[in-house]
Amino acid sequence: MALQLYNTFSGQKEAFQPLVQDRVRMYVCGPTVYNRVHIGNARPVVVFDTLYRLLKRNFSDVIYARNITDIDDKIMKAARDNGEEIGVLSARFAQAYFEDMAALNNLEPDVIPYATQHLPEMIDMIERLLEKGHAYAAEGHVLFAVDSMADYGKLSKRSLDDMLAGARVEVAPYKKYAGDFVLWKPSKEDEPGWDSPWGRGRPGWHLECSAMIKKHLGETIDIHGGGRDLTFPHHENERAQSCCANGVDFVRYWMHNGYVNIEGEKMSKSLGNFRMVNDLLKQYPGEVLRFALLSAHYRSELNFSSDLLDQAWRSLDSLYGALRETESVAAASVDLDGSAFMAALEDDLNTPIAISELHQIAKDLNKAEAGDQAGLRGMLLQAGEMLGILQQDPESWFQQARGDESISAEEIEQLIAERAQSKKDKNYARADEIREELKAKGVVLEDSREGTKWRRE
RNA sequence: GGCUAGGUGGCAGAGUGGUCAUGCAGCGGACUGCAACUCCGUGUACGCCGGUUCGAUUCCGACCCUAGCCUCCA
Repeated sequence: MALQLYNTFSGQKEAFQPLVQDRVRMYVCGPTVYNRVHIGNARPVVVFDTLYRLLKRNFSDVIYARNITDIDDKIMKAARDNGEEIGVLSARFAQAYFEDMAALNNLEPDVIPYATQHLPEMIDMIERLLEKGHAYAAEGHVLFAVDSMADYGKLSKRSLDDMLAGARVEVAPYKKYAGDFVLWKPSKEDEPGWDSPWGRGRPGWHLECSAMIKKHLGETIDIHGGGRDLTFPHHENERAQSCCANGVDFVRYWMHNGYVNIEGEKMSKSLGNFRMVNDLLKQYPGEVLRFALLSAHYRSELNFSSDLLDQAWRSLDSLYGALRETESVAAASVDLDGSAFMAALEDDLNTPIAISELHQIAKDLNKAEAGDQAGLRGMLLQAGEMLGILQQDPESWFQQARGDESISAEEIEQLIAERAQSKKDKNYARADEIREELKAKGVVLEDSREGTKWRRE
């Protein structure tokens, strides 16, 4: 089956057809680096990383760009509060972001553009918008005139009238129309700024993505992704800027992931109910976090809880269990084409179905005759790789620390040796005592003909 | 107030006009010195009320509820 993607713009699933055959250009909105990121910020990264893996498999020329917003009022504020240079602060949090995302097994995008490195491109775009009558300068600001664009609001499905009706914000005096948004704003002496035809200032938030997309991916790209909350105003405004400046279609497929919720409420920095990726990583392997994020369809909301993470962990245990049992078997290379697993992924990235197929493969592998193991093992590993999971050595997966480390691997091995001797001596009382002792410390023993294996739980 | 999603078994979470999601947990059994793993079996689930239909969780309408956007936000 060909790849189907849900397009926010049309409101339905569509067969994915890149603008140029075999060539895909994808852009995903990255973080504003003024803080550590929370698990909600990680969701689009994991979702679009999975899509990236799928695209790379199906198309020969794929370029994926994800930006870093390193100039923004929130960054300025954080720097001021810390008494830190803006550039130092943003570089620090950008680095932290890369580390967190790598811990979740995300591949690196092909291009990571920084806003501050694209000022000429942004200024150029503003000039084009002014020339074409889509923008106007007023009191040191440059604003985009939304009523100069016939189908403004089409992406987020709202009309100018609706927006005015619901407007809750005071309208700045220099705006001709309440919905107009800032392309350029003046900077005070002590604020960072760049020289421009409109005086020293800095760009509006939406502009950077438009400018960077044009520079790195072209005027028309195939996929633009991000969280649902970016649909309006961010993506609507990006679209307005790019379409009006370039005069061509901007994005062919708009994709938006649902929120990560806590207790049924959106997790967000402003609500203060977020869970930092960095903190979660102290308690859970990155792979568990990734699996949890993929356990729901990307467009649905995902309720985040310790229960969810425990279930994700156990599910991974069962998949890794099948791999551990067949560790001596060399995985055969198999073709995933036409598999139910691929069909699920190609159906608008239906990862819950894909995961259920993973369980089916693992189940088959557990039951397989020796001759069938290589193929099934290969299938499980390759399918896992598409989702960015199951690539660790199974033995180390089971032996990794879970929460607080209480007993070392050496001590465990020592007790297992003692238990083996006790069993040989038919001293089952001592053998069971050791089992209990280890269990109390979170270590489970599994006997088999080949000897005793252990895992932490 | 305007607009948009959504309400599925203990939990998570797909999907469908008419025998099955799947996983986790639970229960019974096989296996095991005991366990664990694994395997087999096991659940009157689809917000409420009407309508269409031979038949609706799935289609239509009303209602209730929840979340989100309209302001920085993945």
